[in-house]
Amino acid sequence: MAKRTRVTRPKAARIADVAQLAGVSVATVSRTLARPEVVIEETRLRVLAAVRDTGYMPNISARNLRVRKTMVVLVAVPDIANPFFAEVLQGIDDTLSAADYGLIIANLAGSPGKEARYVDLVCAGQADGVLLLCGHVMRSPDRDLRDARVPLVAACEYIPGEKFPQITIDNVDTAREAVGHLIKLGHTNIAYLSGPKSNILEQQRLEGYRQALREAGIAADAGLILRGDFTFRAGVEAGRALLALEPVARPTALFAANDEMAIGLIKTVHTAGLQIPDDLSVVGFDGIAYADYCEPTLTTIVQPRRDLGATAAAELISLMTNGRAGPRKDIKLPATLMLRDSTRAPRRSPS
Amino acid sequence: MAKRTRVTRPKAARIADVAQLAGVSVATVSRTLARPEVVIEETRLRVLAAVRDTGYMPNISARNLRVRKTMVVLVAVPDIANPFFAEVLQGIDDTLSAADYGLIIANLAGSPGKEARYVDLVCAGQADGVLLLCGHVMRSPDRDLRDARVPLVAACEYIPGEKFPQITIDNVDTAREAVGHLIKLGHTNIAYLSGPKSNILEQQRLEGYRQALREAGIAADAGLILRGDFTFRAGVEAGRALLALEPVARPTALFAANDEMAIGLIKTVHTAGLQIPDDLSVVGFDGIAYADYCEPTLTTIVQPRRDLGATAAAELISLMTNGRAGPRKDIKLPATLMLRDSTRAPRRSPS
DNA sequence: ATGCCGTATGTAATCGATTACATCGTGACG
DNA sequence: CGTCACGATGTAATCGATTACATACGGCAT
Repeated sequence: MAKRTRVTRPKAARIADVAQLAGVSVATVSRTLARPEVVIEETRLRVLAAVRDTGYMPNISARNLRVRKTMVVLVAVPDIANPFFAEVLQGIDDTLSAADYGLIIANLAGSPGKEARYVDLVCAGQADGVLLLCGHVMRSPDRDLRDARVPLVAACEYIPGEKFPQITIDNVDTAREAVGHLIKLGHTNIAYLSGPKSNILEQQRLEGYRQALREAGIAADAGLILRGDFTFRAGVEAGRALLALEPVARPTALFAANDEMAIGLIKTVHTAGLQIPDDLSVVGFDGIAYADYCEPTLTTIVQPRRDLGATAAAELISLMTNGRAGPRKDIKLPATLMLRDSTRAPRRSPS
Repeated sequence: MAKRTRVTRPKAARIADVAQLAGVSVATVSRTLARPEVVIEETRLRVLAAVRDTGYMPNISARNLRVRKTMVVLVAVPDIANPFFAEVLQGIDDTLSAADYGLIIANLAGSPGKEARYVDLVCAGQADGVLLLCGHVMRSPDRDLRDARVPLVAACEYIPGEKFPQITIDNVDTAREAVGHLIKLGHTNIAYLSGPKSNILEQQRLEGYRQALREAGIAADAGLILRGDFTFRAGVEAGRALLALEPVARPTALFAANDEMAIGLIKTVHTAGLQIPDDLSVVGFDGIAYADYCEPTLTTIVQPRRDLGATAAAELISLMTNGRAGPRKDIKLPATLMLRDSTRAPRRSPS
């Protein structure tokens, strides 16, 4: 005599179950949930009660199939463990979830096969748009993100020759400012610790370094360019290289293409007895949280990380909703030089 | 005279398009892709050619709807910007993608409304399983993750009173080992820098601290317990508190409930002139990369971060495929004490 | 009284794939 | 020679929601 329909319910409730319980059609249930104002109060209350009683949740796959949208965007990140990207992601996440979009994070670090899987995912209609933080348009063996017919937006790393919007900072200009700061302090013997040659950010920051020297009438010295790859370890190696030089031959200042290398370098030369900033001034790039934690604190270019993410996300949302959006495609955000304890005028007078 | 069917194709190809082009039925196309061995070679080649020509990719929403699976798992992370979790995520990602599962990262940091949205997502059938790194079972206003009828697995933070598998380290035991190391060095005046009171990890590490003291016959002194909250800033505050004490009243060693606080504290007291480890030995907990970058390098408990993630992911996969899995539910992974430069025997003889 | 309009709701087509079941040959075996 | 089995493929039901269109009803104007 038990009410068997209620007692045994192994599976999740469907819209038809709600409709039956409320004594209305499925269309009415759907409308009640999507546009409550079009059903009269009495029905609405009956439906909502039935929704509560059944614990109904619309099946998202079914909805996506029908409306041909997913309300999801994919974000391609070179390495999620990199604190810089973690903060950009925060900005993206905030903006996207405020607009009721979900977020799939494609962490490209690790096995290279991942990239292809994510491309296929998007091509299979599992995302309405893609945010590229990774400096290139992703591809799978026989497909390309552009085949996916969804809007793309790039941020952080500029991708030359593409027609979608790109949200970046002006790396050339900002690097020039960083090196200009060292020059204003009186340094003329300024080294550069580079990123990987093929990386666009590296190329731009190097260009900024060169421009600053040129403007100050300082001759570029290829021997002052140390090769790195953006990792802490590369900073350590570069530090060792500096220590191996005769003290008089050492530069009095160094501009690192990112903070992690700067910190690795500082740590190494500091342990070996060099004083920072007295013996060597160091400027970094990025403004990661650790730049303010280390000893001494690091003078660096602070990128507007959250803002980069938020702006890129906003741009993508506008593309996804308006089809084609406004006229301006490339947006440059301001980055600022943050003066801290790792820079000072050179101790020995130059030359 | 142009072949209009090929020239104008604004939308993505559907399985019916492939079938038509190959001159077979949709069933055959589906079978060719899912179980190639059941169709004869000739048809298979025709179908595969048609797939290539059309650029066909199966629509995943449609498939998910039909097979009632998504091949996606949701991972709830307290804060993605925390490097500890970033590495756990790597382990999860590797294991999951090797098994062809996708991954949605639910970053709980930021607006509290997010948690609810993710719960609804799972209840709406958008994930086949959930990995909880966040120390609690997530809820939305009128739902709970347990209502979602998908397997759950917890990792990193133990959730008491739950029946799903939990992959953690033995925090009590490991904290005891860390403090035991200080005791073996000869310290008797050992402070503890805590996490937030309500956090389970904090409670367990505090318990380990107490056990170590008790076993060594050292009386616990409530004045030696400094309140923190796992942030760098809390470490700085605690450092200031130590500096405010009379030098003779200061502890000779300190155990911090995590690395970030330990590093904040070291930085503060070091800048004020205290020598680490000579004036104060410090042990941290977690083993984040920065523990090896800072000055001095930090003696700490290294958690098997990747392994925690990989093991939890493997357990979840087994639950998702076998329904109920093996008998063992709670797995403890070994964490190891990494000796570095922040600990040493006390300078002044104890007592 | 008739016809028309607007409002609330119901009916059924639709999204695109998977798959149970039906069909059609073909070869083997009694 | 008939039937049976099996292998390859086709037909159509199905997953669960959204929504265009149909219907029914009440009120209002003529």
